[in-house]
Amino acid sequence: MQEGTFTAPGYSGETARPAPNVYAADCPTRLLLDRIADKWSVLILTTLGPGERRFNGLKRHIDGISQKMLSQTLRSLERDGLVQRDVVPTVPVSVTYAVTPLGRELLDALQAMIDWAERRMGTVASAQVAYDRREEELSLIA
Amino acid sequence: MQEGTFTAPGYSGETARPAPNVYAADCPTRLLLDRIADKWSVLILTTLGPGERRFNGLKRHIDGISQKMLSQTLRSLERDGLVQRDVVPTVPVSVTYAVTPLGRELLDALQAMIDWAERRMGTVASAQVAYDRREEELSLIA
DNA sequence: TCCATCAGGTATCTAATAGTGACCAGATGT
DNA sequence: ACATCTGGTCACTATTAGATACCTGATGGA
Repeated sequence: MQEGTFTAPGYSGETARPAPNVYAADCPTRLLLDRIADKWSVLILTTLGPGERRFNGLKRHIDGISQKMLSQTLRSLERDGLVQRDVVPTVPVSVTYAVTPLGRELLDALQAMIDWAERRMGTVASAQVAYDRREEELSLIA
Repeated sequence: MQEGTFTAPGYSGETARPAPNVYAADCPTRLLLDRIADKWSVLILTTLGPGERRFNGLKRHIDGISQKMLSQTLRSLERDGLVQRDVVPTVPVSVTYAVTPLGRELLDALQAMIDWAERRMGTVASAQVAYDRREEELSLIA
């Protein structure tokens, strides 16, 4: 990191790294996946799709999520500008979460994937069964 | 996608087990997410989109993936019927991977999400910066 | 008054998962 | 004879997810 030393792009002494491409770590798709490719983000977004909800409402609706993961994931969705958090000074205080316009856009973009899941997860499940049966046969031979 | 029975915070019938709903663990979307919501599955699928590739070709293309995760994720995609593995008896043996018709369908369904990422990840990045700045201000007050 | 309960979380600890580096087989080039 | 290519696996560590306990602060009941 030497300041003031202009390093021309043509410098060829130290190019052990493969040339970066669109699948390098700074590819937009990759950055998105790093954010939302966990099992909770999409579920939270879709739960908030029909309308705002409160913390414990989300927790009750998304079966199996822990408070920690809900809190953590909501914070990260809020940071990404996909979800808005509002503190309503009732007593006890209530906190509502809602998708932002940006989050709504993403939700729309995810819809095709969700539809595919509803149509095809049965096929995937069958493929798994078939694969496991083949595996078992092979292990019996060996 | 509006099955969100908005039971207002009724403090009455709160029995021990909440009634199961579409966000329960056997919801198709949830099952899909359990499979492909990791950072590598989608990258492998999109890399295979244009045409089949060999193991080390995939590894070189997807910057930062480890052999273990590539092997493991390919196996799981194959099990799901999304990717086909073919062993070609050259020497040394080469193994090619290609998307199946089912995988192609999923890839098409994911396209809207990928397009959104390319359009909007800049916005998301800005939102993050703004959020972090607000957080820092709050921490200075406290 | 004391206890329990609600909301919306954090703190801590452990279990599961991802990543790292070494190693393997079989054939080939040098 | 030895390093190198292919496509992996195995053992070990670092990171992450999940379970559990607890917190604040008001409210309502015995």
